[in-house]
Amino acid sequence: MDGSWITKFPGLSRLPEDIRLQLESGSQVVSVPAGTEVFAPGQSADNLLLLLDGTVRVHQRSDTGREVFLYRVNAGESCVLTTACMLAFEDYSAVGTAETDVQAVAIPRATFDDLAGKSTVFREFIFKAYSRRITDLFTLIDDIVFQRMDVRLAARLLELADNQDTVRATHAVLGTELGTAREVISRTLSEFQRRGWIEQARGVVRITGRSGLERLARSARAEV
Amino acid sequence: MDGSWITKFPGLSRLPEDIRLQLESGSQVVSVPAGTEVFAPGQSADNLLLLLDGTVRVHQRSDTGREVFLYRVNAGESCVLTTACMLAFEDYSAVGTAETDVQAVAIPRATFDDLAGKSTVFREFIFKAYSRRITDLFTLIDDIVFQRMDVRLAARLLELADNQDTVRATHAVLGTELGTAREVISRTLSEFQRRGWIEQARGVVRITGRSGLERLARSARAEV
DNA sequence: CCTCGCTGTGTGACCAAGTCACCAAAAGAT
DNA sequence: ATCTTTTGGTGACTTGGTCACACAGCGAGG
Repeated sequence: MDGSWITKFPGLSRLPEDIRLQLESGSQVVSVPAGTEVFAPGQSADNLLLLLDGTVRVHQRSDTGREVFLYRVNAGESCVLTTACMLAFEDYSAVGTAETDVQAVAIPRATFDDLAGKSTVFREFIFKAYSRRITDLFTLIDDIVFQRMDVRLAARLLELADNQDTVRATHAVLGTELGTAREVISRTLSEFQRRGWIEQARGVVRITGRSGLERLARSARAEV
Repeated sequence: MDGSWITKFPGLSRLPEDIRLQLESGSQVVSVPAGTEVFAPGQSADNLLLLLDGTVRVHQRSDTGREVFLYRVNAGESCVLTTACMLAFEDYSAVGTAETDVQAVAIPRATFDDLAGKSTVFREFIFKAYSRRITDLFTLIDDIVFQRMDVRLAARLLELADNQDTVRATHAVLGTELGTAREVISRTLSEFQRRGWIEQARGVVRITGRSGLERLARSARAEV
């Protein structure tokens, strides 16, 4: 961690020198192995996490035992949920799971509150993180309510594809990502395969016809 | 506005005297007639609104022209969305419409930011409002994905009923409240009527068998 | 009073998607 | 090599959303 992790967060670059120092000394870089639950209902989070590396999957466990994927926190973003727990003492039903090995900055409650009082820039950073998440949730709701599954799946495949156009995920995983049943994923993928857009193997989807998927994924917006 | 509107907000009761005075003098009570759009995409909101009286319906206009109901802001709550717009300069796609005549306290940006810096209590109040909304959205998503329409409609009817067990809303309105089509509402209501739980008239639903609706509405949670 | 037109409601046909109950194939485990 | 677990495939069925259209209540104007 040469120099400062702060450079990874554009929103914090404008912090005055003294605040920046206080933030650095009052926080700690932590590593978390893949699969760990970073936060969960019942745990009062005492740290605000800013992700340096890796991804955290935020999902909600339903009463019925099933799960909805809510959003994904990437490097350079923060787990606002944790913030909310920290400041509001409210119980969230959301769970955060490290999808990969994760490096993050942990800002303890005291430091957080102190900085939130002192620095407008810091406050703005936090509020922006909040609004970002809220907007994400809005578009998620919009998608769930109005978007066809095939369109959503196409879009998600494109998002999840690595640089070799490969998605490593089982049908079941894709199902919970989109809040639908595995069977629906299986059928839709079969259809994609029939159209020559993808090839399938156990746990793997290879995109062979990117343009087709892209056209489908865009079709929703185009209708406007 | 005798005494102070601040008493309407429990979260603000612990404000120190000087901050409280500054909040009162630096803000303004405004009235808005029913039907006004309190905020909408594109309008940069310069005021944080705290509702004293009336309700504001927050919904999202989709690309496709349709609408999803997101949540309702009641007296004693705040339009956090506006806050987010204020602080994050992000464009929300959400719209807030006054459902009734509304009285609200408008806190201008400058006052807001000043107070957020000075007072921990005020900050906590704001963050709590945020988390409240986020949790609401979570349960909304959960409902949309996992809950049956009849259960959701039963619950909503009970919520919307006035003290004479009457809901004044057309099927179309109930449809957008629940993010579904009018036809689905019509069919479900027919079924409720058949079971003797409600009576219908143009634009009105009268609840005649509360217990039945309640049992249905609770059935979801009971399954756990 | 009648008619026009608007808004709200009812309905049937159809399609998309979620559920259930299985089965079969692939990968791991012993 | 066999057993077990995980993953994917399929058909039948239900729920919910879409479309097209019919019709009823009600106010405005002639």
